[in-house]
Amino acid sequence: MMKDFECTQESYAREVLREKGLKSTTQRLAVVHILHISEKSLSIGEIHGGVKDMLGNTGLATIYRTLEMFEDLGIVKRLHFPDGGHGYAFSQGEHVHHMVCVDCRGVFDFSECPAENFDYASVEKQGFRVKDHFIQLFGQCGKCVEAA
Amino acid sequence: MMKDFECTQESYAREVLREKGLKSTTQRLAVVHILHISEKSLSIGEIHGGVKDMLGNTGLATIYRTLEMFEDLGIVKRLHFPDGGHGYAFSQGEHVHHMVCVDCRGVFDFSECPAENFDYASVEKQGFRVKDHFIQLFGQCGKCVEAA
DNA sequence: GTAACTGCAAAAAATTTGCACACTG
DNA sequence: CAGTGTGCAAATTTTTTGCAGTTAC
Repeated sequence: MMKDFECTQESYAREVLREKGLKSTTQRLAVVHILHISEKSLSIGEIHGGVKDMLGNTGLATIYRTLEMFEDLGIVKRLHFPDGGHGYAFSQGEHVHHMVCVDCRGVFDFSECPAENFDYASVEKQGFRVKDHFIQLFGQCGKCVEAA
Repeated sequence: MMKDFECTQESYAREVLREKGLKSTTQRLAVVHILHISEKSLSIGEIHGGVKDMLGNTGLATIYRTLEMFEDLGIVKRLHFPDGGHGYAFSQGEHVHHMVCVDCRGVFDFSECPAENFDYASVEKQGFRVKDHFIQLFGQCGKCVEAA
């Protein structure tokens, strides 16, 4: 039984999965759904909890396997927090970076990439060939600024 | 017995520790030394191994405690790899970002910050107050490009 | 149908903690 | 010497794995 949670994010995920010959299982779509309705990045445990609320028993291992796969597929992005923890956020493949609120772990996208106009020539002079970059802004979101 | 490994990095660490009223123990200085002489970022296990080679028995817990503290003090930086792992590199407090070779995990600094000229106005319009950022470039270093 | 997935429970890896002893300042 | 820091071993947490049974396509 494969539920359909209807929404852009979910059809996007279905699409990516189909293209790769992977199955759109209930569990996988539920993970997308949980991340999609969340304003903030979620830990593995939170995702697991959310999926269990939706589907009943679900193995934690499935969540791990799903997230790893989604990260490879560009469906989710893993975020790192200053305290060493990490979380996941839905990320529709496009080149998007994230601002993370260090108080509530809320996630906000920004599409202008600070590295876009960066002159890689200086670093490539050392022979280094840049292939990708990871950028994440930290700060406080509007709500948390007010609450402080 | 507190050994002295003489070098800029080590005296820098001593200095930071003294300022905070923390002790410059042999183990802490050894961690600095190991990271300093390494061309690449090191995992906790590698650092532990290196320190044990220098000093004999050393508890893994000490390494964890030291690295956490060093990260707070800005003496080391934790780096994240695409495969989900992470490592540590010496980082002398200044605003420096790192390029990481995905093959050998080598670390190269670059001081020009791509975010320097970034217009935060656009994101701050949403009420977000940017406090810090994490930037890391991925790619291949000269050696690994040749080896490929 | 059948290959890809899942749940479960167990195993392995990573990190933290408590406490008696040791070392720095 | 006083209090910070360490080693050790145990506890906890996090992540991975194997496999019999399901499910999407």
